[in-house]
Amino acid sequence: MRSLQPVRGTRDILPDEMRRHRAVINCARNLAERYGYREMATPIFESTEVFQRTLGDTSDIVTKEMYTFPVREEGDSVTLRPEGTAGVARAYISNSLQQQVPIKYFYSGPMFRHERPQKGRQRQFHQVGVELLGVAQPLGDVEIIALGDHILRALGLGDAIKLELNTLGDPESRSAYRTALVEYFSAYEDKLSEDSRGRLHRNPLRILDSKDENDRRIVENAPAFGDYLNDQSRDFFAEVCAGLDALGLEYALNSRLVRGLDYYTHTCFEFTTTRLGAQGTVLAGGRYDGLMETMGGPATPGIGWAAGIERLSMLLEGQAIEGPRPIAVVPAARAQEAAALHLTHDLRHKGFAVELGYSGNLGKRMKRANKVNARAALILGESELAQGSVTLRDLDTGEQELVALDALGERLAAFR
RNA sequence: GUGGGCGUAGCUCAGUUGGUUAGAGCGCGUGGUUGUGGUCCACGAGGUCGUGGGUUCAAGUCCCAUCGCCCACCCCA
Repeated sequence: MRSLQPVRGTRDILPDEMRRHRAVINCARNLAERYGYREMATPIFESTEVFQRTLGDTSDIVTKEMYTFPVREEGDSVTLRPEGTAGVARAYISNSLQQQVPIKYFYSGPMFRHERPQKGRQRQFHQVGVELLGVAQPLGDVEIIALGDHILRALGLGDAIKLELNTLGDPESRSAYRTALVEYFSAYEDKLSEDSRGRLHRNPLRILDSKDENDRRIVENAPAFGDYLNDQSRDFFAEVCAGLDALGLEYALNSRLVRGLDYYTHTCFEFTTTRLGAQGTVLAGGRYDGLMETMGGPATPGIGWAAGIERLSMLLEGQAIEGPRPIAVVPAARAQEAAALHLTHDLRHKGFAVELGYSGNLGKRMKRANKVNARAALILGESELAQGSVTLRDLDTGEQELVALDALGERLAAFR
């Protein structure tokens, strides 16, 4: 029986949910395209090194969350992608795309992380994402963030979400700050929570965001990132902020906003909501100027974000997303079934969504028409067909009329 | 990986201090209507009470184990 359950952390997406899912994807794809981001796709699994090298050996994803499998060729190992950027970066290098910079890509698809499932978190989940490669200017950051904001607003989530912004500086600033943090926190090592003691050498920036009450007291007097940013990093961030201001995009600076993946530099941001419990991040990303070199490719700046389709889809619950309303073709009796089949086929080829029941008398078929939310029913009876006509019934108003078959396409235009 | 909560019909749930054939609403099916849906009425199908063991004359109810789901931590979309 256990095998008849989906594997833990995975689930089926049935049509009602799939409709919301698709609304999210379509909205993101259409707007991304408007901003010049072209859709592409990478494989859902890659050589394990692709993720190991890019995400950082200490990141949670690499140390405990990857679905990794050995493959036949000795020593080879592949991993189901836990996120999208590494694959895009690999594709950039594999295809020698440095010639075509700046590159603007949109993608969507499943991602896999072996985590304990909870609200808004599955082991297979889906993301839409964009990447902008080869643009070192803050204008790129501004555009990327503006696109994310545009999509969330277009989905009707404008007042459900807020934007948080931070800078991680360039590698020089970041490592100077990191050193200062380690030095500061080391003095309190035995007072820190167990979690934070672990973070001290793995990712000290994380301690800043600890939820432990005692940690927070220690954090209060910790060195501030602002004091360790070099001029270049400070100027860069100021320009990003100025760009967002110019567009009227509201944001909250959050110096504790840290990314888990090693490849981020400079700008990082999250759009969050309070409506999803503990998993409030709905769209997040940042700049990753060092990533390409880390992977052994040509130095190329990059910035991008990814959004969780399930999380966005959950926020859309309650918003009715209507599917197309079909026209139901209803033969009155067996004798009219052949004519009904023929008419159905003809109307489908003319571009109408048409439902033809597979069995049942007229009453059954009308019930069925109602159930599939049909806009209208075309009733084919002996008397109608004798006149080369059908009965057209408007299922919202209940009004019906006789329509000649050769005028049907035109008459039906209103019901499309 | 750690902590907590919950498993009764397709769904949401009720089920008294353990006590006869385990219930409701919604949904589904059939009929009322052999050429007319939605509303209404009647009838009906559907449950190894998550699973296994134990206590007891008797277990949906108590005990143990196990599996699953949910929520939170960690971390993230």
